[in-house]
Amino acid sequence: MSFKVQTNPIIKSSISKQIAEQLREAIVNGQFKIGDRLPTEDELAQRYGVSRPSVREALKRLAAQNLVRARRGPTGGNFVVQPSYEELAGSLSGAATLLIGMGALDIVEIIDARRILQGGCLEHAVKNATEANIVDIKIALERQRSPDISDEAFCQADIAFHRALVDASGNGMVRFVMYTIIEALIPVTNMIVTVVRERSDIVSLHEEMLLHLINKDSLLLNHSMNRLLDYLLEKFELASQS
Amino acid sequence: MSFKVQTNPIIKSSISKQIAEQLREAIVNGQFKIGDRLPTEDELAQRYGVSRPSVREALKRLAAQNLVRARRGPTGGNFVVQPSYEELAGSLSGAATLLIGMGALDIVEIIDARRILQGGCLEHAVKNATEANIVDIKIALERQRSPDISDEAFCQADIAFHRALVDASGNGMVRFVMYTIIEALIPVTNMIVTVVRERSDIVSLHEEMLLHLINKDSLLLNHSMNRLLDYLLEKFELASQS
DNA sequence: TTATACTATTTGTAAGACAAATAGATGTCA
DNA sequence: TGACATCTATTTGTCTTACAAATAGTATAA
Repeated sequence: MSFKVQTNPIIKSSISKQIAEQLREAIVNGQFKIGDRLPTEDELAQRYGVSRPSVREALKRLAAQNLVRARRGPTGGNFVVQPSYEELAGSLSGAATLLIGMGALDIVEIIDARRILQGGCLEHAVKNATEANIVDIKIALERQRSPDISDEAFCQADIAFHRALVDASGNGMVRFVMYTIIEALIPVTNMIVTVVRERSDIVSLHEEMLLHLINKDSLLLNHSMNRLLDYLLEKFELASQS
Repeated sequence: MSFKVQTNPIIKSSISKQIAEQLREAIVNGQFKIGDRLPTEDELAQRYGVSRPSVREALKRLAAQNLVRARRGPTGGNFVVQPSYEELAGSLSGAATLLIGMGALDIVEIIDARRILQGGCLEHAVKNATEANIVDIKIALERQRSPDISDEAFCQADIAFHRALVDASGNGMVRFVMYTIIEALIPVTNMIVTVVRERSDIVSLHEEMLLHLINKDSLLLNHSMNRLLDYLLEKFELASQS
């Protein structure tokens, strides 16, 4: 049953989708570089022979992927933006939270994933950590230690700590991927901090980890991290029962 | 000049973005379940007190994230779709290729990332691989072995092989993350297959890996995988010089 | 010189109309 | 009666036109 040959496979795709695809290609191929301004919406509409709303729908698609950003005014327009690790990881974790919300993934699985994947990451962090990385980690830890910061600030510092730790691995793709997992675990930390109201255990484990990193002992570092994950898991299950 | 005391601080975000966010929330929170039909565009426009184009721009944003899909006709509408690992990983590897194209990431780094992260993954695959997983791997391998398939088909089978391998880990989040890396490496395999025109080395290494998986020897499995990555790296650098 | 107001440009939003697709109802013919 | 074609209603897709909002540059006035 292979009539699949189909001379024209898919022309059914909507105009806005096609235009979005073409613009995306143009951006990826370097026809438009980062920071460049795309032609005005009117001009694009004219060039592609479609209406402005269609162009706008296409641009919204790209905006949803953090590929372009619009500014109004005479010097305004739609600009190609540099997608940062943070934003991309953010959209990744958005997808992850979606999977969680739909029951395709659960928190326990994510904690487990971190356990599974962190080994090599921490090993490399021990090998490649620069002074700057260590400083970043210390700063985040210092902020977590100060007793008078808000819950939100504490959680932000927590994220910063873990990000700095994977930054130390020195590999951009590892950062990208681990950021995603870190993002996906934010709700857990939030819940623990606001519901269980316990900070000191987390901080002391973090201190331990920093120490092991400085001593370049990846085994103990990994072990401390696993204890942190054990702790998170335990408290999370406790908190989600109530 | 501040009569603009502004009771409501920041509404600067565009309407379509806000609506997209609200709809997304509603979907994630389960107000709309998978397969559900959203209200018609007219109805949404009315409900939010905005125009239909604005609603449409919002829907396009969600469509770009593979969250909704539209169908025309009496039974048509905008439907919530189940985002699959493949699609999500695909859109994210799109992001990764973007980072590559912009020089923020390079192929070598991605190969390295795979090396770094695979250890725990393969260990778990050895532990948790089911019969079904093994069968999937065998099927993909068999397709790669047949000498008369096209280059594209070979590459597809290659992807299937590696996906099946990480599927064996049994952890959804690990799958999700590793899919992204696998996707990001597709251009490498493509280049090697079409430019270097060499298949047998890849196939024999895959066979080796399958054997180690069946024997539950994660050390050798990891070793074979590393040799495959060495091979990819070598050939890739060769091919990209020319 | 400084500050104000104006103007031109570009995106943001709105409203209305028609085209296209499509499922279900209706009608026609054997 | 049953099968097939046609009509119709509904919903998204696209176009057109218009105006609102933001904003950089310019001109103007004190």
